Amino acid sequence: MTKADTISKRNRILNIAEELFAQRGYDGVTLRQIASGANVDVALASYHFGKKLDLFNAVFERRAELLNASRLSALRLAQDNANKKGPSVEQVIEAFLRPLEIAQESGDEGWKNYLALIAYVNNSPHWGALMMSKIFDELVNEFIAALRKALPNAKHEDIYWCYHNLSGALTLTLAQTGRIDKLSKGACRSSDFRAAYDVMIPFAAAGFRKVCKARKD
Amino acid sequence: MTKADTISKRNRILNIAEELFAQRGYDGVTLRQIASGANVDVALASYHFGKKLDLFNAVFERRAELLNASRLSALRLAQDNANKKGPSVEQVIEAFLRPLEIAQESGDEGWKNYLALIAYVNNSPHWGALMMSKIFDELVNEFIAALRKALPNAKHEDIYWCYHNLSGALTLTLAQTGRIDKLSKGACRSSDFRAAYDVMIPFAAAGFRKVCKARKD
DNA sequence: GTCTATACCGTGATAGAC
DNA sequence: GTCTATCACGGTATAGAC
Repeated sequence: MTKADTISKRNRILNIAEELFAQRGYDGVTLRQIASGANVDVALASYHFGKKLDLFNAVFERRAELLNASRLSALRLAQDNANKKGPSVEQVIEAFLRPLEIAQESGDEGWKNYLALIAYVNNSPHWGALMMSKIFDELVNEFIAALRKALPNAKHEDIYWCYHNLSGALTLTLAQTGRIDKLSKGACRSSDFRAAYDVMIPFAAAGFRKVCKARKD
Repeated sequence: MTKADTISKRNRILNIAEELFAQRGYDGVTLRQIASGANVDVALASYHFGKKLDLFNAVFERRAELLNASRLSALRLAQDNANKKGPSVEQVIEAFLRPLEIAQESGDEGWKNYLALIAYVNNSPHWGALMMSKIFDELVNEFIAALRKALPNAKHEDIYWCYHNLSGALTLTLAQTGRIDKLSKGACRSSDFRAAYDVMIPFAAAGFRKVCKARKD
């Protein structure tokens, strides 16, 4: 057994766990399904990761740093290119969303599964608040600050509610449920993140502007 | 055992199942938890509803008709009060969202749980497309048609993508994850549907207008 | 250190006795 | 309508192979 094989088994577990958890949620997946999907023994997941919940967390955290770094650098780039008033709402939202196209462009299915997993967690009353905050709050607060700067007249809570709307639209996109495909009879495809963001950016930007313009109390 | 007791046990099962499924998802709940929560024997759920999946469907369908009727009548009212150009985007979205405040105003926790269950289903790659379409497509198509009428220059797909954004924002709201509470340090509350819609309606309306104005190909 | 085989024991859904 | 029994499947610990 070479080192390469070892890494590959560990990663195969993470990959298949990512896919299955994204599809069926934490409770909908068994360690045996994961093991069989990765072509390894049932006990190997426990050996590498400990309890089922630890594996779930490992999957959730694996790509988090990379994703956060990618979004943050997009934001920094927009800030560097802006004048001292800072980037526009559109530019901030663009920096928030476009890095997620990595899933589509890299052709790496793993990223798509990971993003669907985020959607599962973010929309879950059970996991949502805690897991999301732990991993994403620092980054999200950066974006909130940038949005506040772009909308200086915004009422304090309105920024959060608007962000919530954006986050919801994004979450449903990442979940890739196929619903829009059915509803639109094929005119739109769940898998087409780029098309989704092409609409979501002007949609959300207009929403932010409308709600946050001159409503300060 | 009187008839009233029977009805009440059946309903207790539905109520607790609704709450637990909404919280933890289909696989995160056992029939034993449901039975113990309803203070009935383990087998009673099977007696009344058949398999676990049948119970899940029964819960999902129980309030659907009432909800659909309530939203449709809100739409019809807006249409009756409008001139022949039909209701505005805001009015259509208002009719889509406001009936959901029933959960808050009636004080009926059951409705809140039911709406959270819809959020779970709508965001799930596994259940999403099929279950949602079966129950809600007819109604949603009415709203899509009204939106298209209010935005006559809209590109065909854009209406669907904009609706998708609205649906996502709504879904995250219904899920009531508590995330916005944490993020805003208490300034916004997940449980406050009215506040959510007060922002969501102008937010989404502005988004629709921006994206769907003069973009027809 | 990496991995497999296996066994444990609790819990699951559900059928059938009452 | 209710209670019990069944039996497959769940997570996980352990022993030892490589």
